[in-house]
Amino acid sequence: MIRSSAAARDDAAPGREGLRCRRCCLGSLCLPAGVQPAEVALLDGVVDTRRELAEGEVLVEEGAPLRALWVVRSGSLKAETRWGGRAQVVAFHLPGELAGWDAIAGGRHRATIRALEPSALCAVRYQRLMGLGDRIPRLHRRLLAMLSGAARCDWVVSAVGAGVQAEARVLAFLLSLAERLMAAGLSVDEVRLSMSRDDIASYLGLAPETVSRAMVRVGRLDCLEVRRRRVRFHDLEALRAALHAMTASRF
Amino acid sequence: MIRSSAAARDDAAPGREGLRCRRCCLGSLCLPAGVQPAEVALLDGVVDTRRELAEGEVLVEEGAPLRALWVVRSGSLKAETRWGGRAQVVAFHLPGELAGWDAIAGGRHRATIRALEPSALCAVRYQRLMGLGDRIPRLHRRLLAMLSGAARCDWVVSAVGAGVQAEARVLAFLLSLAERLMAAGLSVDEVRLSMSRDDIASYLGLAPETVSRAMVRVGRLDCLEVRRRRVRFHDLEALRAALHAMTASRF
DNA sequence: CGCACGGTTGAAGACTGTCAAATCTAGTGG
DNA sequence: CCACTAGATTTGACAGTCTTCAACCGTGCG
Repeated sequence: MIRSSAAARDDAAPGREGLRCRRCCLGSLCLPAGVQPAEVALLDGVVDTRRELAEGEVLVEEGAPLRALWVVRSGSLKAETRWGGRAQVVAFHLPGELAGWDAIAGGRHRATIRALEPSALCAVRYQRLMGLGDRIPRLHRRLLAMLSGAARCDWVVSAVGAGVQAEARVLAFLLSLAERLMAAGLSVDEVRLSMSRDDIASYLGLAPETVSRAMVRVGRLDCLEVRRRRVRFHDLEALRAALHAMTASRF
Repeated sequence: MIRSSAAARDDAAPGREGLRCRRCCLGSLCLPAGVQPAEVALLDGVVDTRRELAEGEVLVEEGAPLRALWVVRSGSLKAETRWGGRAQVVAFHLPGELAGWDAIAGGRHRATIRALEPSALCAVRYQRLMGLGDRIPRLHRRLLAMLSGAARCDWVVSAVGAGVQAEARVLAFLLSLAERLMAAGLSVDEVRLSMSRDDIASYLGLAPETVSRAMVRVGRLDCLEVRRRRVRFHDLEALRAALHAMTASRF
């Protein structure tokens, strides 16, 4: 997602014998949060920290049975479902976020998850995680919280969907992106979007050309700079205000 | 939601001393699913089955601290967030569905939940539920599944958002509604929409007039009948096919 | 029976989608 | 190291859909 900040994540990269949860810098964002240190060690038993994907590589196919959940350690993913003949992007997964949770309800994945760039993730074996959770209730609680958070972030986009201009949707998307990156402890000074205009368009329900135009117009704001896939966030608060003003005007 | 079918749910109505989980017909859809019968009795201790709302009554205000989750026993609710000055509907809650889960992540509700019609629900005290879940791990698991399912159903609408006509979105909305009602064991022969055109418009990101027009056009299909707030689903399979054809044509 | 609200219908204008072509970038190979 | 190529992004023009603003119904309620 971010070049410069990728370096800042290096301590999360797997060592030659795999990364241990307790030493992972994602700790407070991930499953271990709120779990006793002694218990975190047990997590290592259910987590495979060495899963890496190349750009475009498929993590899991739609319809596949639920075997694992994943936490993005670095990089980014997209989840898409097939509707008719066309693929529809339903979610992006950024560092620190949970992927694959849509399968918990029905036992099968409802979307194909694919890497948008070279990515590293932790695979959490579902059955074992549940088993461990039965013994460490806080783990279940933590998973619930992560799920709630992941699902809620989908509302952010839809919350700006009401007949509002494409510009507002794109702005909301960028803002959400920035906030999620910051939540992961990453810098947003110089962001390189890992998703194509097509992906964004699909996700937002717009035509790629419209996204492109909106990006250009939005980039004219003082608090934001957009040049192709490079985005610089200068002032998030001003950005929020701009979005707020955009949607509020429609009364 | 449905007049005729409301009667079918009557056994779920609270008796004079409150309904017990083990005798509730929602059982297999609700928290007790997969939980041992003996343990279900414990659920009664954390559930207040007598919560009833009048039409328009607010269940919980945006920003309120998380104290309980709710399961819709009968009736229906809408969840809306304020964006600028305008309210934006982010979800509808139908019988058998979980409401309020958006607060699990941050400890505060992210949407105001309001009854669309006279409704009955079960309030599940969150702290106590967690405590009980710690002793009955399957309860936590069940909650995870419900959460996953609830969140995923939001994808259904967004999955048809990509530049597709308003007609397709409305159709997807109606279909999703029908499927969820059937999942709750309700009949969809004669449905009375509890939400206004404005609510639907807000939810789908369209203008109310556009929703109205789309409803009329969609009602011309053989498999569906729409007259104001009354909807008759004649053939769900044909409906699915119609939607499929509508979205697939746009390739 | 009349009122009030929600829903439907109509017309005009704005915005977005579509198709097509020009540009730019990044990656490749010389 | 530089030129080149393939793919992605941007730009332009036009048609179509959606939004907006109004007016009109029709139902449900007082």
